Amino acid sequence: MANPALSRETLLPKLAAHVLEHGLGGASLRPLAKAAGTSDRMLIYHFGNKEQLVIDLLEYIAGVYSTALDMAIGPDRPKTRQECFERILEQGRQPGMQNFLVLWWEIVAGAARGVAGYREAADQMMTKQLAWLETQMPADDPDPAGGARFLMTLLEGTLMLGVVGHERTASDGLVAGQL
Amino acid sequence: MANPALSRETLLPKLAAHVLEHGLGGASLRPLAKAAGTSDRMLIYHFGNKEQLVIDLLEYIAGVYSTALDMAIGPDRPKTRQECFERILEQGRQPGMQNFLVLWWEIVAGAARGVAGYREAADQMMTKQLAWLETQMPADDPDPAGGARFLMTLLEGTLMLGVVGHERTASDGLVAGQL
DNA sequence: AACGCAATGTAGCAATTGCTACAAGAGGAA
DNA sequence: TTCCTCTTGTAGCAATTGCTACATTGCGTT
Repeated sequence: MANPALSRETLLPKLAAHVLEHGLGGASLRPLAKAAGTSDRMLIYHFGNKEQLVIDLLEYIAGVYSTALDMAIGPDRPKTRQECFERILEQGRQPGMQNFLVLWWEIVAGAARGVAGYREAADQMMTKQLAWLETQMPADDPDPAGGARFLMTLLEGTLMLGVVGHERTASDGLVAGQL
Repeated sequence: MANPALSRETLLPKLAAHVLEHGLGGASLRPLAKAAGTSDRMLIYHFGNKEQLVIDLLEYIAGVYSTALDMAIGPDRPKTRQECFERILEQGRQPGMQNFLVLWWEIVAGAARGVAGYREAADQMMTKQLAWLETQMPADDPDPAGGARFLMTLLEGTLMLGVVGHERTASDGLVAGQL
């Protein structure tokens, strides 16, 4: 091969970076190609068509998210469910996490509308996050599996409310719900 | 005026219907115009530009949602928070509600990305839903305001998990959380 | 009747979209 | 060498995008 430096595998990280920065729905071939240092012509060549490119890209991003979680195992366990919950929220506020969260809602929207690949990627990310959360539950939790699911539900609701400017609604609710 | 049958006010319901069916992000002027029985030329004439059209449309949709909630006051109050929660979930499963939910995630995604008008509309809808939920809390609830916020958070998390195929995660979590 | 203005149709434009046809270089296989 | 396949560049095409210029209609005012 002439230039193996530009295969799918080398392209995907750069494409992902561009998508994290500028969004997934509005991404078109030429800007994507420019960000990856190639041409639209080559993107089609490597991925077949744009739909497949998006599918592969989502799968790749889900994989990145997965390995990121693998490396994010905290050294110490939280004492309570509440502390666990707050730690994860705090983690979501990290600067590197913001782009990811914004993209996340785009993935959810695509999944809701049934766009190819979106639901699979979202499912994979949620499954992974759930498994990760189970490992992060308090050591003496009576029901880590169920508790993790409960926290997940609260967590996603809290994130959504935060996005639309209702972080207070969520935090006030948590107090009233005696999490 | 020559034809007052096609003003902003008469246009908006038809535009909203089209957007509920086909989505908001991918909506372009000509299909929108066709659905509303007019031309792209006239949409620009009435709304100035597309961005303003979307802003007005979101505001209108938020208003529709608001009045829909006003008319959805159940005759009897639920006995428990859990029953209240399940009723609302059930309501979200109504066929007419599905299109709305799909659009909702698009609005959330737009709000997260900072697109003009999205956050305002989402904020308005959440505020309204919260107020409505307060009126639907059990009559003997010790803290209706806080409880409503707690239920809202759980509700939105449950909806999101449902969208990505994790409805079981949410329902199992609710059991473990002794809602 | 003359005028003015709101409302609308017709054409079109420059940019962007995903994608393709064609050709060419480059490296390995025969 | 000759061929063949992988990879890439150059041009371009038909469709769609938001938007505009220009002309016309029709109604109310004067």
